[in-house]
Amino acid sequence: MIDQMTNSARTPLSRERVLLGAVALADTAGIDSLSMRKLAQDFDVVPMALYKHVAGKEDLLDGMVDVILAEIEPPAPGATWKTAARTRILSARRALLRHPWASRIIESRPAPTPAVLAYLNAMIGIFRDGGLSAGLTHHLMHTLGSRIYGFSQELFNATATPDPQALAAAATELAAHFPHVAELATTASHDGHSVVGQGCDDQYEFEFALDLILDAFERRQQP
Amino acid sequence: MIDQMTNSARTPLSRERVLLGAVALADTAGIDSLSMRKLAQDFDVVPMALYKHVAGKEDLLDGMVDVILAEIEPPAPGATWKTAARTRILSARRALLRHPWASRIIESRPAPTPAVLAYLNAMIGIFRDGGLSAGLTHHLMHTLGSRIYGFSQELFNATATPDPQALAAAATELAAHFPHVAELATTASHDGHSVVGQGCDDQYEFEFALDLILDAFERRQQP
DNA sequence: ACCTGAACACCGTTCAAGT
DNA sequence: ACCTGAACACCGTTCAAGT
Repeated sequence: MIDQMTNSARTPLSRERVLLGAVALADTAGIDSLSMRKLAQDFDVVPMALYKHVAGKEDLLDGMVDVILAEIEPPAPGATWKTAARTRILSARRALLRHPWASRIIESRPAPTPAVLAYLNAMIGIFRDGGLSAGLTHHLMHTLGSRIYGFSQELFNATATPDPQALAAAATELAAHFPHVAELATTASHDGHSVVGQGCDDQYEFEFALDLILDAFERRQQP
Repeated sequence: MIDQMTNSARTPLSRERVLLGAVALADTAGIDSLSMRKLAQDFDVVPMALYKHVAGKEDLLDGMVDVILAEIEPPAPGATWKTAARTRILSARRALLRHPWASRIIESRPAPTPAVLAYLNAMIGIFRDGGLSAGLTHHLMHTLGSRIYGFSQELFNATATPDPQALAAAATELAAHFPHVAELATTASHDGHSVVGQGCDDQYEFEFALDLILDAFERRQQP
């Protein structure tokens, strides 16, 4: 606490420090707790001081997305387009899992930043250099959707329900009214756990869908 | 205007009227303009009056999602699982296109409402009744992702840029720094228009990906 | 019992006043 | 030239006071 205060008093603010501070605040306190005012408080400055380094809240969010993108490892050289893309997308996924709020922010941005364009450009380049036509690459990008950024739409967002009794009650309720949902929730576990909403190995499912898509396009590449 | 006033003064508020009013407000003024205070103003009541019919803002948003789901046509009986799912998903897409804000709200909900569960249950039911195993159905649901609700993650959100001069400048800029992105933007048009960010027929792309996924699972069904 | 105004605890951002 | 406090125009929601 005191370290933070002296530290922030010593080194002057910069865009990078502001952005990293915002990412850290979102990581620890949650994205809903991220406000210009609270962020300023973290740096022991008045809210207006942030506007020297960041145009506003929107610019701050854009910058935070860029921080996340920077965590994605560059594509491995010398690999086939398929493994190059797969490796990079799984690296993006690891970055995203470190910052659970990031997918929501990426989705909400109204316009791509240069860093986002550079990332997409590199991803498209992998496919084009691998010999896929521009048209097929376009289809592939659309089919991958948010998977390009390392996530896919969650059918229900993860709700932490650690109370086993409430969980059991919810399972009974589910089975009574939505039997198909209940069946899927219980049969789908890959790790033995079969509890509602958690009996599903998201990583496995992500890779399953990713490979299915990449395989399908590989097949279409050479008819 | 006066009609609205007398109308709202006559008929008492109800949950349904509040939800439909919220959907209408989001449709016309945009989702960012939707606030409890503005919605109350539309009904010529004090903000607190809404809390009689809606638990709060979160409950309001949940209710709005339910309104959208209710617009999706029920599955056609007697069809194969593939066409039944395809038809229903494309109906969901039409509902979503009527309310451009809806995909963002659907994504943001922390927990599924009973109506959401019922929708997913019906969708799963189509696959299970069609003979797909529970495991394969689970994979399919994950692969479809947000497509189940009629949308897919936009790589860049649609930004209206009607100024053709600025558009041309942006295209040159894009080509210089992000050649792969520029190529895709220009070659991908299916309707002749080849302008940055708009040269892409989203409906075509949606159906392409949807069919690719459904075809792949049909192939896996009978090995 | 029902409704409601004022108030609370927040926002992002502007802007003029201070140094 | 730089920084900053107060202020503006909003939020969602609480709560006690009025009818």
